Amino acid sequence: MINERYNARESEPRWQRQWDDHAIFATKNDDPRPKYYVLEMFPYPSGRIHMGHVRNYTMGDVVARTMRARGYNVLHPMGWDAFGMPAENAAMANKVHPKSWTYANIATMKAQLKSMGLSLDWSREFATCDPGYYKHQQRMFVDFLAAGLVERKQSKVNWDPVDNTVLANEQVIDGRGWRSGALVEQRELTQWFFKISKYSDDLLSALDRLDRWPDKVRIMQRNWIGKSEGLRFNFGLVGAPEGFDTLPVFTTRPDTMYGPTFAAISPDHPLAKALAETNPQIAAFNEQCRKMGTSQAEIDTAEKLGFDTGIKAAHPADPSWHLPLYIANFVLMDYGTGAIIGCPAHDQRDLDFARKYGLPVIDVFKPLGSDESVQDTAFVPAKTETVQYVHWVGEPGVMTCEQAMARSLEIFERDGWGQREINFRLRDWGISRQRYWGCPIPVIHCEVCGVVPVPIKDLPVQLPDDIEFDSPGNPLDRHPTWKHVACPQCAGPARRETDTMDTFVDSSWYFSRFTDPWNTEEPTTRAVVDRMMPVDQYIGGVEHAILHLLYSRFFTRAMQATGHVGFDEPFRGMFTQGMVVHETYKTLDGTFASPAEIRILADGDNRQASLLDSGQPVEIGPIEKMSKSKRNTVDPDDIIGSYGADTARWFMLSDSPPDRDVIWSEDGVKGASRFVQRVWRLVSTLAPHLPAPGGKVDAANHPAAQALRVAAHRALSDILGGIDRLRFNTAVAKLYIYVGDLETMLANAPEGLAADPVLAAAAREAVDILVLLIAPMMPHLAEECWSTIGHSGLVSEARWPEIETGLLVSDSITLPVQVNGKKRAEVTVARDAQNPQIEAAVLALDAVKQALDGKPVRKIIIVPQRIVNVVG
RNA sequence: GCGGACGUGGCGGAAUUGGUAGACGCAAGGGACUUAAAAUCCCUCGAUGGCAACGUCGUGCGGGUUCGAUUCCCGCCGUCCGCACCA
Repeated sequence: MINERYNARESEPRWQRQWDDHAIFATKNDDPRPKYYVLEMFPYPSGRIHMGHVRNYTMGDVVARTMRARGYNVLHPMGWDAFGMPAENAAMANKVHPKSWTYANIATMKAQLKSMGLSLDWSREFATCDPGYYKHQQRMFVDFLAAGLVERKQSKVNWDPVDNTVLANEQVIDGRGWRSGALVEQRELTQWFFKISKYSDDLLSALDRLDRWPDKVRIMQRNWIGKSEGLRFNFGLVGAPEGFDTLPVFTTRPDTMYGPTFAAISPDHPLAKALAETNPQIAAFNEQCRKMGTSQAEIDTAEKLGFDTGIKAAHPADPSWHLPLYIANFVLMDYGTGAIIGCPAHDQRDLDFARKYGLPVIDVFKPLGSDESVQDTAFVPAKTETVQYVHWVGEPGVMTCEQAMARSLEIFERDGWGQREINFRLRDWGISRQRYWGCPIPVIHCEVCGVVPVPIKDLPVQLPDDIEFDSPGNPLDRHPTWKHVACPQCAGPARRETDTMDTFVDSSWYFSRFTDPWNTEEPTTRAVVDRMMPVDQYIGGVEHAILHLLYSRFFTRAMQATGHVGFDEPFRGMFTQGMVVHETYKTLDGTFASPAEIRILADGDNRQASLLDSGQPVEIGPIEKMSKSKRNTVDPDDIIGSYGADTARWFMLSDSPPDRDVIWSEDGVKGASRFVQRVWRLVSTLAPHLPAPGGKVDAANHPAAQALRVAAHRALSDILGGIDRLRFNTAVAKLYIYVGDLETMLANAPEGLAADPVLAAAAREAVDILVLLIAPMMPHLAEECWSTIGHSGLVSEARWPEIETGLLVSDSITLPVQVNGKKRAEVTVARDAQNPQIEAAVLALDAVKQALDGKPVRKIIIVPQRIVNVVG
């Protein structure tokens, strides 16, 4: 039979229709089988899907389809993280309404996702900007407020004084507003906060239970929460205004209490503010400090600035020891007490500050065996390193910093001028945003009653559609009528909160909502959410390793506290995938060219690029993350249109480990496409010669058939193992090997099967297994093959066979033999051979004798089933 | 600045987590089939010495632990990600 090439363009939509028609991916909440919840981070509807989405959703789909084939009731939903700034930017730039822009994008992207052949339950789809979704989010805000998990307090924002608007950190470029170019200032606003810090300890300790999370993510979260034990004490103040007799300070390094040469407070410290009222110089200095962005990186890298207040801080251990008190721009009001002791010898920031303002430096401890004093580099050893203490609370001595810190705490507590205190770096979560396209915060401000939550029966507080984007700022705030309402308590005149919620709130509970998105009354249905959650495997980018995951963990606890769910951890398994990167191309005039605009000619190892239309040469630049600005993106539609979804999916799984970046290349896609055809050729060649499905195989006395069965079950075991560990690239490699094995064993003589029923039965089993194994990765091709080899149902609904483990062990094994750690030979022994037998066999080898060169054997190390090392 | 990762042939990577370094794929070179091309198939492919058998070196750099280190420890160098209002 002459085989036609596999035509993905014709086949893929056909199978997608079949899946849709039979609704085979619609999950039933009352299915009695064990559940498995696979979720990929839902996309922001930016316009079109990109290759990062293709990679993310392919990985999730492989897991979903694999678990389905193993008999689980798989939940694999999809939705849209639909609120956010880009919609407002588009509204300003192109005069489109954020709502229509967003929903149009969703329609486009949904069609694109559908063309990928993902096994998604679309019946559960929602967008976070649907009032039917944010209604419940507002309800939970009200519940959290009642439960004491929400509060209002002052916090800082980036303020653009020209546009009169709040800027996001990413809108501040080199300290200036991105549109106006004005110097950005810090401004204090009263804002809403979720009290995530209430859960600091729990969020930290529960990380130990998340054993199916990457270690790096858990470490990052641990550091972010930043639990530290330290000393809290008071400086006595000399020369301070009334009411400021003492200054509370927290330090994590009590062992350096005898090394400070200054004290410093934040420009936002109450004392700094009080001083500013009477001292114009201090007011000006504080003002200058506020001309700085609010991001941590900026604060850390900015030049250290200080202002000597003239006030003296008296050391609690020796009140006659006076330190100058500064106001300093690098001291944060949010952490500890907003005041620090400056110990220049052992903190680089303090040292930079001391050098700049001519303050002394006192060495508290020195490296072992050294008498050198700190010069321009602070001495900051690991806390576990042993050093010699020369100037601290006790006698000079040799110990680790940890030991000295513990001892210092004891002494200071005993002497009664300080207490041990646990502090966390984690700050409360500020959720107020002065923007339109977000979930309205459901409270009403009444002059008489104060802050009143919107009654639950009045939810949702819906965004008005009639808004204007012709000037910067929050359109909700300047809407003529929307914010004016009657107070729910006294019915007097009142106004709505015009701030909306951080979009991280939207994405902090969508996974729970997916379990019953049809419930119009409540955010969740307890019986359902408690059974379908937690998410068994969550997959998304590393960039979300801290914030999104931490907020979701907090929000789930808050939902538990308010009775919306019965568990605290939302994600049992977590996986962070790498980015999709691509070469960049620079034209002669310095602009970037897109991959679609250029042609590459390869001459040996030399690659030359030129523009398609003009023939101008193009410089091939470094490989970078796909981005619009570098123009190195590849449109998934183009790839699916020319090669098919299966090829794109296969390529995304090949080669690179999923947690690392993958380089998109035209050659790589071609290789993937070749494999699609190779599988099709193999299966369609064999199809006419295979016996009917469902027969039994007994190949015990048939070496060729037995070899086939061994290959098939080994493939089943290896590939399943690869997918379970999410090592898709190795699973792909094993599939290449398996296809190669089948080609050698079967494809050369398919006619022979007719005369050999045992071999034919084994071949049927082996080909069935091949098709089942490729199905999670290339589902359309698999369906085409499955029907070609005579199955009536869909492979997407087929169960995987049990692995016959008996086929995986052989009677003899081959061990590498080393002499003094270098491989010199191999030896084949019975699987159950005892050590003396192995030693004898090894010492009899010529290569071993030669390598020993007459030296006596000192010992022989035998690692069972692994290796033999002869030490001479 | 702080925190987290990563670094192996021409390229992406594999190595059962301390046990044969380079599986599998891509690129390249040679050959078969073809009038030709495409497609497909076969062979070679870390460096170096040797006609060969085979030997030596080799996992970013420098040290260390071990019978044995890509894997563990210490110190460098380089690249990438996050830093609380991008999502």
